[in-house]
Amino acid sequence: MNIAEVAKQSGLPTKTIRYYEEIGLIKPLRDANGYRAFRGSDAHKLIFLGRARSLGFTIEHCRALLALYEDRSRASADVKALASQHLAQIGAKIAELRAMQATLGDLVAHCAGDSRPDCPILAGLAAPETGNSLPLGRPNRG
Amino acid sequence: MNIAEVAKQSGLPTKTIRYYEEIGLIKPLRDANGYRAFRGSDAHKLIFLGRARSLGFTIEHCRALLALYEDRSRASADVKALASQHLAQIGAKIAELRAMQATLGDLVAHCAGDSRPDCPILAGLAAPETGNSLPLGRPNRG
DNA sequence: GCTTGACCTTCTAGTTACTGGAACCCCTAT
DNA sequence: ATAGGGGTTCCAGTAACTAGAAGGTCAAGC
Repeated sequence: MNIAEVAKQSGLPTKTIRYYEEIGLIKPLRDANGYRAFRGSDAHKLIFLGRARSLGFTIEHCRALLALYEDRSRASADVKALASQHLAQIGAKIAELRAMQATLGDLVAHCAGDSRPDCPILAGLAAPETGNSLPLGRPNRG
Repeated sequence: MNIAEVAKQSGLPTKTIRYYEEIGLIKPLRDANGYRAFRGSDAHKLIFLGRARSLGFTIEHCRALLALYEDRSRASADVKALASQHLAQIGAKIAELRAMQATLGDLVAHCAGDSRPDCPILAGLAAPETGNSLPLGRPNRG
């Protein structure tokens, strides 16, 4: 099947599929005219990748998951370890976002939002309230 | 003051401070020897930026916030609109992560995690349970 | 005067996971 | 012959830094 068909089956854009080939996640065959020729197994892998990505796994984790998926002699412990690690990262990210949400929500709640210049949001950014201090410095981007 | 000093005061790495100058967020003076010469106002701005970034505002939003911060005739409504918009994005991101957490948590909970190959996690990625289907396709990255 | 070491400078390239666009080839139908 | 709707490659750009190389500056010590 051609790229448009496998894109439809997997729900992934053709650009993404070409990219996945470029980084070695899939290896479709080629027709004589140079067109990619996808087998059913390629479509399956792309669906798998799409789901793993939608759960937030990085490409490298997806690569590892795919390898485990194809390894009939895998130990489920290896899969679980990977997934648990990612689950922990999701939890950490949620906690981080909730902290932002709480702080920013407070600031927004106290802002009149009218035509006057006085603004607790800007004031909070310039110097956060005592006892409710924001961590100074680089935002966490893990 | 030199860059090391303002880095200490603001909690930002020197690399980040140079980057912020490059993109026009701050405009420190220069000494005769070419060294950046930061004023107190530069340090204040960097602290402001660090806090805004730690609340997850994008650089462009930070630029807008800084402009509002410096505009004595601003309307707090403008600030509030920006912050509310960002707050909504945080909420959406949390919801997205919680959905991932729920799905992946389920899969992990049902995986034995032993030396056997059978793995509900891989099975779920290959074909999610009926009635609990993952959205196919591109992960949300908004 | 010379060296050492801690500063500072600029510049280039790499990171993640794509996405957009240009330039061009292939195939079928009219 | 041409128009269209596929397909191909390659280059550049995104966000917000970060790492590293090559080199200038300054104060202290010998």
